[in-house]
Amino acid sequence: MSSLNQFPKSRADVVSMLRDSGITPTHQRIKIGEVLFSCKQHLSAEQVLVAVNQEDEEVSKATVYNTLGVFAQHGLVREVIVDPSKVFYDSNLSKHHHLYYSDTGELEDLTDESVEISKLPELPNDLQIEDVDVIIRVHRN
Amino acid sequence: MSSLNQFPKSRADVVSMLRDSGITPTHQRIKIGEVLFSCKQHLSAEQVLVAVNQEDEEVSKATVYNTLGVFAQHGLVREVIVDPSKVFYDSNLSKHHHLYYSDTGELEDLTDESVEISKLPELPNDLQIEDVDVIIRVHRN
DNA sequence: GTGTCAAATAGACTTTGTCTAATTTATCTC
DNA sequence: GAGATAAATTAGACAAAGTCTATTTGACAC
Repeated sequence: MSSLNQFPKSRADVVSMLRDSGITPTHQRIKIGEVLFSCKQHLSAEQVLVAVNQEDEEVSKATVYNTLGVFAQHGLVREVIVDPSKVFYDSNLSKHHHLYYSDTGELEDLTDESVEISKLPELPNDLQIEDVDVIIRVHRN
Repeated sequence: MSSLNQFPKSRADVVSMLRDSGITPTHQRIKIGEVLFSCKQHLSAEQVLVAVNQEDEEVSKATVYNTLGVFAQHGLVREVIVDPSKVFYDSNLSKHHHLYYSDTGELEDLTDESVEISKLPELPNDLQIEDVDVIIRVHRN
């Protein structure tokens, strides 16, 4: 049984994920993967950078940005653009939507079942849909 | 008959809009309003800054950012957060959604009728919904 | 017109993210 | 395993969007 759909993922699972996606599993990418895939979460690049360098300085800023980009291109994380000041990287790959607290910048998942889109526009054939994002923006009273 | 729901708006209409919202109509705010409300469009702060200073340098960067924030707070424009590098200000106040071309950064409106959300989650009573954004992210083949 | 307080300003600053040129490392072949 | 090669990483300079501050300007009530 594969644990590739489980959280947290072991180091070996991260290596498998990367290989399966055709991504060379370097030390830095594995470390970043271990952080991201430890649980379903939303992390900014800055947060990943800090987490990855907790113990000892070992991954540069440029590599964190590059790696998050590579992971996103290969569908290992999803970029979530809700905060005007930074992008979040979401390790939850199941279909879902987002609840964003605009006063605090917190981001929460909404299950796919809690939102139902019953109609989408017809789009020209030359357009590829990448994502349909639903974001509920809220603030506390 | 008021032309407050029409585009483009006259200078006098912009002044009325501002007064109606309790916003002091200064030269700079009126100028910014004339640019924004000339038609239904999506402009970045940078684009507003350039447009407003076409003829003669008259509005500073700080004022453009402040003013767009004030307008957004009062519901005269809608902030659209789809592009990871900048926020768009949308002068189309009717209910609608967005189509975003992630390769070019273009943003298009989708009419409210073209998207139907048939179910939204129950949210705690202390949460105020500001907006429900639907963004279809596409790229050309 | 005068006084008061809000609004505008220049420009320094911050933060997020990108770029470049040089170095290191993963992997492939032998 | 050793050497070759292409890919990945790096430090640090850079860029762009947006914020902040201290000062000046201007709207408007009287």
